[in-house]
Order: sequence, then C-alpha cells, then structure tokens
Amino acid sequence: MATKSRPDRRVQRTKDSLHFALMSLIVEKSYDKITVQDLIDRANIGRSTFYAHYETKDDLLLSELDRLTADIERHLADEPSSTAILPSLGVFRHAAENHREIKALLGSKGSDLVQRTALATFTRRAEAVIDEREGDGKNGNLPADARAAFVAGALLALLTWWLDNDRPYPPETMANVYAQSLAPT
Amino acid sequence: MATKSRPDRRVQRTKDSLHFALMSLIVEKSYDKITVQDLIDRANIGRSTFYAHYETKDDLLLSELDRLTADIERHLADEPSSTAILPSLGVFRHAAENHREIKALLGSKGSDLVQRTALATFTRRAEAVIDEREGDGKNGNLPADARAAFVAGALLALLTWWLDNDRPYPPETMANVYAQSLAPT
DNA sequence: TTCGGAATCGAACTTCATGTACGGAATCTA
DNA sequence: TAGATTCCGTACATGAAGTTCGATTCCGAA
Repeated sequence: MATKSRPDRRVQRTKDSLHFALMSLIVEKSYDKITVQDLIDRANIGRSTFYAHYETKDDLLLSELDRLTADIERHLADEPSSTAILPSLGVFRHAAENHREIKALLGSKGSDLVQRTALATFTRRAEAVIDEREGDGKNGNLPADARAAFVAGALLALLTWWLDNDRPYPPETMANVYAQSLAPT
Repeated sequence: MATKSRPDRRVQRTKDSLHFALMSLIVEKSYDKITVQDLIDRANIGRSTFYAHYETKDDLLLSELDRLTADIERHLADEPSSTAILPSLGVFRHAAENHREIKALLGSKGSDLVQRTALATFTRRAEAVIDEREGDGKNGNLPADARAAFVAGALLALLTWWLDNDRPYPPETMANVYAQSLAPT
C-alpha cells in the first residue's frame, strides 16, 4: 500500500522543457510579453499538455521561483550575520554566479511576482534575526517590523540595481555598500 | 499667429472622467485586472474616444503618475536634507494625507510601473544630494551610484510596506526608522 | 446667434491570447 | 506485454485589445 511509484518520465521531460523554455524566453523579452503559445512552441509540447501541468503562466514561474528562493535562503543562512542584519556577501556572490538567470527573473524584464517573492524571503529572514537579537535592547526604540522592511527592501533594491546595471562592482564592494550604509546595530 | 486656443471643454471632461474612473477602480481591484472596458464604462465614454486620447491603459496611468511624481519631488526638495540623504518626513506626511490614492497606486494592487517610476524619482534625487556632498570626502570609499540605489530602494520599500500595512505608525516614527537605520553620513 | 470644425458616440469588425474538450496515438510502468 | 497514463493536435468558446467610420453632438470664435 501507498506504493511509492516513480514519477513518469514523460512528465519530467515536459516540465523540464517548460522550465528551459521559460528561462530562455525571459532572457529575450520581458516576462509579461511571453505568452503560453511562446512557451509551448519553444518547449515543443502541445497546448493541452501545458494546462495539464500548470494553471497559468504565473504558476510555471512560481515553480521556478521555488528553486531560487531555496537558494537565496540557503545563502542567507549559511553566512553568519555580522553587523548587518542580513548577510549579503553570499547573496551577491550567488547572484554573480547565476547572473544571467537571476537578472532575467529579478530585473526590469522580470516579473512583479519575483520581486515580491524575494522581498518576502528577505523580510522573513530579517525579522527572524531582529527578533533573535531583541534581548540586547540596542534598538528597542525602533519598531522591528519596520526595520525589517527597511533592511530587506534596501538589499533587494541594491541587488536589483546591481544586476540591471550589469554588475559594475565586485560582490565584495556591494556587500560593503550594504553593510556600511546601515547604522551599526 | 500661434494663437493660444483654450483647450476644448469636452477633452477636459473626457480626461477628467478617465482619471477619476482609474482612481476609483484601482481602489477596488488590482491594476492589471482593470480593463479598458471597465474604464470606459465607469467614465461613461465611448470606446473610440478612449483611444483618441490614450494609446494604452498604461498611457493613462503614466499621465496620472506625472502628478504623483511632481508631488513627491516637491516634498523631497522642500525639506532640508539633514543627516539622511533623502528627507523622508515630508514624503511620509504627504503619503498619509493621500493614503487611499497612493496606497492604491504604489501598493500591492498597484502597478509595476508606479514602483519603477517612484524608484527612479527617489534615485535621481539621492544622486543629486550625494554628488552635492561629494566634497567632504566622507564616503569616498563607497560608490555613489550604489549608495543612491540603496537609500532610494530602502525609502521606497519602507513607504510601500507602511501603506500596505495601513500605516501602523505615525509618519514621524517612520521618518525616524529611515533616518536612524542609515549609517550617519 | 450662427457656423464650421472638432470631439464623441456606437456599433461592427479584426486580431490575438486564454482556457477547455476530446479522441486517437504514443509511451511509460509494472 | 498489457493496462494505464500522458501527450498530441485540432477545434472551439470566451473575452479583451485595438481599429474603422458614419452619424451626431458640442464647442469656440466671430
């Protein structure tokens, strides 16, 4: 009972093709100009096959985002958060390594959804760190939720700007800008 | 020659109706769910009349944004920028006064276009201030453009968060969060 | 008040993308 | 190999975008 049946190869192939098609298309034109027709043409699958797996275009994008979010969260957790609330060096380095992909998703040609998702991820992490440090009472006068929105928004804006401008400075410089622009905690 | 003829009343009425319709609709549902049909129904104008004045829905939104941008820029310029690069108290106060309108445009139901436009406005202003202060050499080690992206993005994120969460703190507190979260210049 | 030009109306039409339906063919797993 | 699942492809319904055009109404200037 409850036999763990392996996933059908055909399903895997279909999903892989669609992920690849989306990523290759989003480099070429902005996300909201991409149609389902574009996707199934590029992926070479039938129309009804697409709708058998995803409800909408955004649905496909969200499944892509799961990977991205997991990556980011890992980089946020790996690094010990030093002075800055959010440790940014790992994020910038990771973004540099996968800059084509991440710029396409996060940048001006990407989707609102990606920005919101990333902001939520950053904010969640920032709140956790702030709550953790609550004991030292160093910032008891400032509301924690607003501070979290601030540091998360600042990091996302900095990252987006950096990618959109084709990374004019190395990740180390960017992490410095981030850390040194923040008031010491 | 070049007689300055006054604008036709009908044109004014049409545009006013459309602006009103857009603002009243965007409070009810998210911007990208609004159709041209919704707009002309609410405004009580003919379909072809709409296209006689605006090319697209975004075109109409942009003309709305001109007002918003002008307002913001005035508030950024009025207040002397103290320690923080961008003076934020005036912005938060102005946003509080027109919160229904601005939340609808800037918040999660608004459009990407508004966020981008606002970010551009903030960034432009921040760059001007940073360039102005360049002489004192206090931050010569950090690239000015990246710093501008940081402070602009942080302010916009804070403002958006504040409006989306129905302004849980007074404008003065928000301005404090902004100013005190930044490293002293 | 009148007149000519401009704006509006409204309805029909084209185009395009979304989403659904279904029968037959291909392919997978067991 | 056999039964089940998935895929294909075509056709169809829906709905929004954007265009066209003749008739009508309204405006501003004289």
